[in-house]
Amino acid sequence: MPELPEVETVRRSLATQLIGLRITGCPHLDWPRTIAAPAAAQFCALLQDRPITAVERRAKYLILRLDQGEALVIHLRMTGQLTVQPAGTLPDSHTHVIFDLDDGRRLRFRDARKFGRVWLLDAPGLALLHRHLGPEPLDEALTAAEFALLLRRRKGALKPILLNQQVIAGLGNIYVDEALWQARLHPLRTVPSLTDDDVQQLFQAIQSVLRSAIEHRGTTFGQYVDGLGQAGANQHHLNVYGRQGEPCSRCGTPIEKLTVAQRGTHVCPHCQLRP
DNA sequence: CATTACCTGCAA
DNA sequence: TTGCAGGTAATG
Repeated sequence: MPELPEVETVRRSLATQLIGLRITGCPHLDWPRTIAAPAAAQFCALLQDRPITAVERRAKYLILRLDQGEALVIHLRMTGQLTVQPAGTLPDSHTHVIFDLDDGRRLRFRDARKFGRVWLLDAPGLALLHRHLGPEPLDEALTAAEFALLLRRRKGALKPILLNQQVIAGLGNIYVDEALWQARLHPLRTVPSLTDDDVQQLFQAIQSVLRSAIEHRGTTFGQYVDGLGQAGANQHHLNVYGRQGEPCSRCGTPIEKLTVAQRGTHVCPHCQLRP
């Protein structure tokens, strides 16, 4: 489901298509709840003839920069798809929003489970969004020492902490499991039980797992596609997620599935010792 | 920290 | 037919 690598892949594929175009309207909007702000009627009026000046990502949010400091912000949540479509594309089964573009094509938001959200934010709204999120794990400015400091402020189990977007932004269920396997840490290990080396290994694992997933253009395990409708390939490079019963690629022990933080959680019981 | 609500498709 | 999939906000 869309986590940082998937959203980054969508960002890259959309940036080449959208920058320099204008939004000329939104001819289709069912399920008004999809529009988180402002009210749906106002939302469409405000988007008339607005230029797309940049396509950015913050955590799992896509940010289409417009003019006047404003931006169209999209969160795909579980099953959202944001794709560029040829001229004349009609709404299909799960299309909730369509934006007309001034070259005749359309930007389409589909979302089977309707968890996804779209905002039109002004500069203060964008600032608020950034303030509610922890640092970007692949930001060059984030050092291992800073990661250690922010992690050490927490006392609980690793998995819920790493899923908390206010601690570090962009990880979801798949990449937390993958990073913990790579660092040989059990998801129930608590922060105070970690050595400095454990924390260092975890930081490196998070970065390498995310970088590798971006190189493979994201994990398609159901709905996820990039901005051109293409599936990713990272599902062929996972070590634990969805591999319960299969042998650990490091030691051959069957991968186990358990529940941690109300989420399906995948571990190698040999490499990741339960605390 | 944990739990529940939000939703639908699909596997068991 | 039930329950699971999981990102996030709201609630305990």
